[in-house]
Amino acid sequence: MTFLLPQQTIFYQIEKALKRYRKLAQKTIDRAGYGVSINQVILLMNLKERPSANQAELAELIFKDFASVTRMIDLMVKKGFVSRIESKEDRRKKDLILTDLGNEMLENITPLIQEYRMIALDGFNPDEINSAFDFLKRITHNCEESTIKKTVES
Amino acid sequence: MTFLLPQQTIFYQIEKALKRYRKLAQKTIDRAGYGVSINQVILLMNLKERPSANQAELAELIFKDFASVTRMIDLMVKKGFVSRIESKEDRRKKDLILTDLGNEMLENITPLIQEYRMIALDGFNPDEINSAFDFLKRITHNCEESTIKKTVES
DNA sequence: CAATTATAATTGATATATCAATTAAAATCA
DNA sequence: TGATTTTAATTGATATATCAATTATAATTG
Repeated sequence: MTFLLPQQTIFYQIEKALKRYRKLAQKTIDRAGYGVSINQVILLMNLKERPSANQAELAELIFKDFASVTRMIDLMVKKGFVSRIESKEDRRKKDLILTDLGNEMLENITPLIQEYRMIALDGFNPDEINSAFDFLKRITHNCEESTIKKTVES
Repeated sequence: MTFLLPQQTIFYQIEKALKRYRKLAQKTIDRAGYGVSINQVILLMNLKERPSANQAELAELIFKDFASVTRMIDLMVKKGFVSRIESKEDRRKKDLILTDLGNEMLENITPLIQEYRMIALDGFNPDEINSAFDFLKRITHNCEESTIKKTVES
């Protein structure tokens, strides 16, 4: 069996697509002038949808590490998009509250997100996107530890 | 038009698949005990294929930033996998030489890379992989700046 | 040839990712 | 109830990503 150089594999192509997409996304939202990262915006969009979510839940929603979420929120608190208040029911938890500035920022950036998503998916039909979803979900599943044990044992 | 939360989009699924894959990859090569990252190994594999490549060429090959490559090489020099020598023809350039330890490490890690690639792609046939390649290349292309201008103008 | 421009690599600053360790509070349970 | 375990969040350490600025050298060109 021949060994493929990493950049000949599908994984490399996945990485490449994602990097280009992220760059486009960041460049597009930079136009709004709030000085936020895509990841920060995504975090706040999720918070807006689920105002009662704590940091652990948010981390799971956006598929990021707890530590990363803590630091992303630190930055957004400094920038005034969100405030972090000790929860009354459980003093280990923090309630996260979108500020007016945070809401305004989301309102202004949402159409820009629509814009770059449409650019990235230009020319694709729903079937193609669904197939890609399926493909990626299968890879995700294959890479899970529980799956691997079964594969190896069988 | 309804606005999808980020995690309902294909881009999020791409990110998720990639993260899981990276975690599997890192965990697998950790077994070899060299204390290297996947990215470092990938860089050295490319160097082995193209021994005369300078850092800029390597950066392009592995689709990373110059600055990242400089720092990755710093680390690998410290670990003794590669040595960095000023080029005789052009003193701005650095020649990168794989050490014996670097070669040994690659030899030992290559089968592990085969292993996790096979796990990640378990159950896929070549057609499916080709379709995915095609899909990802089209996204990559759509997100390029040159493409975007044309899309917007048309 | 001297001045300007381009190139290769490094460095700085900042954001994010990941893992481990820590802290504080809540929940469990013996 | 007091000791132990679990949970939520933070913090530390290190790797990587990205952009801008810098340094040293080479190439160009007026």
